[in-house]
Amino acid sequence: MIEPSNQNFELMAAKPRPKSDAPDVSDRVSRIREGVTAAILEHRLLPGTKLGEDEIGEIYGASRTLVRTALQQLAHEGIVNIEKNRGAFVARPTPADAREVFEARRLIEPTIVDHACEAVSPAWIERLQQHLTEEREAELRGDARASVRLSGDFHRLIAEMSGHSIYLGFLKELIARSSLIILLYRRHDTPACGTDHHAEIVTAIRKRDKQAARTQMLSHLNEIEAELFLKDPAADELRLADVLGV
Amino acid sequence: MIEPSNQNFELMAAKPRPKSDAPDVSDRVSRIREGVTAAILEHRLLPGTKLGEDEIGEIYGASRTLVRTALQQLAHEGIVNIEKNRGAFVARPTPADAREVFEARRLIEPTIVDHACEAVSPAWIERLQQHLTEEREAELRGDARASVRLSGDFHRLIAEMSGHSIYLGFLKELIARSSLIILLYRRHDTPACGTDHHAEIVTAIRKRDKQAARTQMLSHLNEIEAELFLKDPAADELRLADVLGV
DNA sequence: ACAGGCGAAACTTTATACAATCTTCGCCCA
DNA sequence: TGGGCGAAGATTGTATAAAGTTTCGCCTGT
Repeated sequence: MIEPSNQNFELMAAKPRPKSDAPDVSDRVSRIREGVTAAILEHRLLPGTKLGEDEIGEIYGASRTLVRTALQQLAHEGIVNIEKNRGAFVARPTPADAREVFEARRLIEPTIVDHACEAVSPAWIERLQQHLTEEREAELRGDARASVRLSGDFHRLIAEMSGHSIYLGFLKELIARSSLIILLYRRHDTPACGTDHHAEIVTAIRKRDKQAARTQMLSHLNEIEAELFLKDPAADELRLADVLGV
Repeated sequence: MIEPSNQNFELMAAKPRPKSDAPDVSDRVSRIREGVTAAILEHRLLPGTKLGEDEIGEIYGASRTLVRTALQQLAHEGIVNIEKNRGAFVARPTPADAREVFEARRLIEPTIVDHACEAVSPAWIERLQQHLTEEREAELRGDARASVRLSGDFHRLIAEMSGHSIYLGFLKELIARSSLIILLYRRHDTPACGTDHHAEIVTAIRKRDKQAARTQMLSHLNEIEAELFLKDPAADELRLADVLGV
């Protein structure tokens, strides 16, 4: 069983040194990556925004070498597009991309929450409850940015709980893209993720009720996607709208 | 419907320039990455092998900047580990990693082949048949390296056929890791992927028989994993065996 | 007035130089 | 003889400079 506090995935001490995939928080590249990621996920950086290397480097007091490394990682995660000889831009997912992302989430997340039911422990429950509280607080004080970030963090937390590092990696990518998609295509100003659903999922996990957990997760994802307006673009018509929208 | 020959994912011409994720074959970084990837997937580079930056750079006639970029991409794909201040090494997946990889494949690939059944077209069928022929030829002439690569390519081909770019990206990663896992943990010298299974899967796809395709794919994956010897390591005991085995 | 082309500026890409860190090997001492 | 300390060598991490590409403004010619 994996506890929430300590670094996971050290189970078999096979590596004498910390695994490269682990978040080296003190790493300067990671600081840049996480800073930019947060800005994108909290919708402070809008899709299409150019991310100049000099600009970012100056902000973080780093050379372009490090900025470039961070941007390449973000490109691999799918939330930044790097166009040759033109630079990096915040990604602008198409409706087709959006449907793919949510299809993948509907496939993976029920399985993840299934694993989470098996990994449940008092420490994890407390961690989840604490998270729900944070979400409610952000909602109450109308902090939209924090709300967006926290609703993504909820899903990531469950993936961490599952102890399945590959699913976790995949889901991180899907969540980041989802955040952009929601920003671009949501119909109303409804909160990105209803906290109520999250609470119900936690309840199911606590009961170790896999079936309920899967069902709740699935309907939660369906609801999020249902709030989107993913029109099939009449080719260049949408393109025009996009460009003008920026 | 997507045809095999042309570059996929250009469906909505949304981007004036080629998508960054597309394989820029002429790109020098990509050449390095694909060269190293091929060497790893064909088992010419063994797990644990150090990948010195100067060494690779000299081979490809490139500066360390480019080599470093390529290695970072490979690290993100999970087939290379980068240890701080020590360099890059061919990854050495643990049995736990192996189980995760195959679990993920069992989750994703049935869905992928499902999509493939919908995307089927004469051109794709021909492409698949041609691939099966290549696999048989490599098998006949005992070209183990080509066999390993081609059996991975088969699964990737189906993912491309599905037209689902996210699943394709995930699967690429899983296939690359699988190749390392098979190298490390297979019991006998059985071929990595029975061509017979592949042929059966193609047949199911051609008939657009989703149920059969899913079942065939699942049992195929199960069979591959069954040929592995994924013992839970008594911690350092396995580590020792590994080290001596190299 | 407008289309086309030339040219400078800004940026990305690549290469190289410098700094920091780790590894190795020899030496010294217990 | 075994272990620990330390300096030399090698390798990676970071910054900066050189090279190439794109973009945009301006100018000229029709």
